[in-house]
Amino acid sequence: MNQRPPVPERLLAAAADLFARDGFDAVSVRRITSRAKANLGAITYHFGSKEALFHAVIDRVGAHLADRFVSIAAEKGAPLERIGRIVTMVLTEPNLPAPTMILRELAMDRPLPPPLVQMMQRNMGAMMGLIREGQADGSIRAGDPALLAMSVMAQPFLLRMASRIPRDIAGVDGNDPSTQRKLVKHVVTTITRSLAS
Amino acid sequence: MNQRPPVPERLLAAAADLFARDGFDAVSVRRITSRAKANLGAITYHFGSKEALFHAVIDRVGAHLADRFVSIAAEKGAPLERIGRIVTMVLTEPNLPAPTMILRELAMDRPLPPPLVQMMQRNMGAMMGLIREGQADGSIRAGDPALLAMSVMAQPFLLRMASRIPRDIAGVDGNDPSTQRKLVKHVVTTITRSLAS
DNA sequence: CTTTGGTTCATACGTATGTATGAGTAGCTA
DNA sequence: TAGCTACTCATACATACGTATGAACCAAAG
Repeated sequence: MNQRPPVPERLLAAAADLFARDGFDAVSVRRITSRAKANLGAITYHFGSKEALFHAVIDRVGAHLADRFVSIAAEKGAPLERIGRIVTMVLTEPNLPAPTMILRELAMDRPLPPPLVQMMQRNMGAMMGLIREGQADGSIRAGDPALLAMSVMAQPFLLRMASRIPRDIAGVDGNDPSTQRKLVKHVVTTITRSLAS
Repeated sequence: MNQRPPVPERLLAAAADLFARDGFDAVSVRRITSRAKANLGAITYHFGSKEALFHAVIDRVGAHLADRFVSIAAEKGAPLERIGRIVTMVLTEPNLPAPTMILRELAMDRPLPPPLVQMMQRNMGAMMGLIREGQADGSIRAGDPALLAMSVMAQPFLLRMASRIPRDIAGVDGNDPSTQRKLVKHVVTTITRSLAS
């Protein structure tokens, strides 16, 4: 019959969901093990500590996001077009906790988890590569690729949380599909204009 | 002689500093009262609860940021120029915890504190007003002012935390004054290009 | 069948948490 | 001077926390 996933896998899934939503400090070990239907000691046994589990979660979701960045960057198309596809992916892909977790960790006054730094390195590497390629072919303006890359990512990372902003402030209902398309179009247009030569 | 500030004021200052750095969940009542040199019961007595103190802090820092937005928006100058000044202010003003606190609360899956919503309303109102003014005089391109305003604020809000990103990833040392000028110039240029008609 | 190693379990521990509370203090007013 | 109010204090409370630990279980190997 169908076996349920092993305990470490269930812990990772439960922790990913809870850490993504509420952050490291607000999520307890008991809450994770309860969600995973595992024993209280399972986290310490399999991962060593709550913090180690947190790092394993970031490694998992971070690798997923970085893989998406790198894979879209490797597709065919003009650099600006591929940048648009990455931005669209960040804005529209469901179950993508990494952007929110990055922002939250950046907003905390504590060392960045190493797996998060690794993810950022890959993301920035992919984005900077596209920017350099566009600068080489003349489609993207001159400028520091790292700064341009950070500017590019700022908007989708933050506007991905647009649904959190009351609609009378945001001007859009972030949960409505047609306004999500409008948001995507807006962000892609804005980024393209700021990069174009 | 010089009197020290009253207890509620000391609690607000201590809480503002600690909540700004570490967020609501990671800061304890005992840590705040210790920093404020006040009694453990002082928070409950003066504010009602830890959460009420948190809201008071957001109200305080949020009003400050909104006041800065509104006051720069009311200065003389072209709309794009004043937008540049607001962006520069966000990136360079020391002791400005509101942007980080906004991002952190947006990244949490819980209701936004009411004072934070009020602050965002004022900030967006000021920014959208400038954008509409620019659209009216032809200097800013057509587009939904709310979306344009959110795109404008995404970059400085996020890149204000550039010093948190390891310099081999960010390409700049966010703590170095000359690279801060470079960062400001980059962000203002990027935003201006994405808005210009 | 026995042994072994990995895993799960229930419980315990020391510490930490936010809030509550009665006592004491200080300043003000009639 | 007495009464009152606002404030501060020290302590208590119930609950929660992350981690540790020995016992029990299970599957595989010899």
